[in-house]
Amino acid sequence: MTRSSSTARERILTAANKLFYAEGIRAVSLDAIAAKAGITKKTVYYHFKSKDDLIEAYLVSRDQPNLDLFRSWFEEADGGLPDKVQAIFRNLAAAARHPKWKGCGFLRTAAELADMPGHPAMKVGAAHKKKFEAWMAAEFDASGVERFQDLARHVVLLLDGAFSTMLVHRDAAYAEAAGTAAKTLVAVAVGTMNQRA
Amino acid sequence: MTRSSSTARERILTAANKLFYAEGIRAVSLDAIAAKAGITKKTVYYHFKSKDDLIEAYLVSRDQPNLDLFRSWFEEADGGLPDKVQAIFRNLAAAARHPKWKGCGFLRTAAELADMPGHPAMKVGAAHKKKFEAWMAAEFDASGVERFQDLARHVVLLLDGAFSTMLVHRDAAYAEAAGTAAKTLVAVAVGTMNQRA
DNA sequence: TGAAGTATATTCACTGGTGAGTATACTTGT
DNA sequence: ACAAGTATACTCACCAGTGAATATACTTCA
Repeated sequence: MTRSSSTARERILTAANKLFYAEGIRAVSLDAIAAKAGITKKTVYYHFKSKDDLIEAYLVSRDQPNLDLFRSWFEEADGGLPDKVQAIFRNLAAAARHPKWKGCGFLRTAAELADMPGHPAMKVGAAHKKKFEAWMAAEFDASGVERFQDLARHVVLLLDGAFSTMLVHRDAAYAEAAGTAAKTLVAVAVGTMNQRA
Repeated sequence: MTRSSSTARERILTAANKLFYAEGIRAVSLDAIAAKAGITKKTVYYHFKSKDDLIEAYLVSRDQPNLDLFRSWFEEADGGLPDKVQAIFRNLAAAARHPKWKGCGFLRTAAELADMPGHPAMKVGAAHKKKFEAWMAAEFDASGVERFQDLARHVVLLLDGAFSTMLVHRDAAYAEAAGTAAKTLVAVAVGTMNQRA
């Protein structure tokens, strides 16, 4: 594996990331990706066996970075558990205000490939979302929340709801609202309910 | 407007509905829609000025029926406000168990057209979601809920979260979980909180 | 050490097929 | 006869994927 080989692969993946995220999976051709990467389409086919394969690699490449981002938002927040959960949504709202923000790449890919439930990219997307849910559950468990799994799922639902509604309305206020709902649910679960939510 | 004309238009719309919903917007060609409708593509172009126009008409045709369905799920449910809200989610979970279920057509279209925020279909989708939210808010207001608009938004977030997560995981349990979260939030807002959620 | 062989990486030019959209002509009811 | 509606047959652009050839670098053994 020479250095120039891995560089080309990375350039393809970088181009695929930008284009797939910005314009959608089926809207982007491998010609466009090759052009953006500054190579030929045949080279793309040398490194990836098909477009489907590249779609999968695109999501794989986003898995850990996305998870790390959520984790950092949570960990760097001040306050108790409800506040730290709310911080995830506040940061998401901020991210969504950037003009290039186009929702969650995993969710959008799932929406496009809804007719191919067995597609490898769908499995990567599902696994990614499960990891987020498992991480949330672990945090709640560590904080002694009784029904930590139920609570984690509720947070996940609000988060993906925020992604979806913000894509439809282009309004970050939905993520803020999801944050207050999540905060309320966490507070109820923790047993420190107060109506300030 | 002769009868045969409106019949052809309806057949096109029916075909577009099925194909766009089943396979996605960009994945379906007007050739495929014309074939399914049993007419030629030129006839499609006689009734709709472009594919974008047909996409818009597709969503317009789903607007009222979808709203009516949610409304009926809510109205036909027994129990108090929290239970009636939960009933929406229970019914959604049931619908999602059908093999041909592919999520929310509005959300999936928004995901596909995320790079075209000004697309007419996006406006139809946004208006549809706003109508749902407004209806929920009106119901909560009528029941004397104090922060009825916040609560409606929270329910919307959970509903769209349920749509999204079920598309990713193909698991109706997410809608059930969203239902219990919604029930909890409604119960908190109504002030009749009990921890059985 | 250096020539011959092999694996890796890349290009150009192409194919078979499909996409949105159209020019033109036919049909049918009034 | 004429206007609305439909069909045939087409254009031009694009798309996923490929064939053949080439360049580069890494062995291997005389």
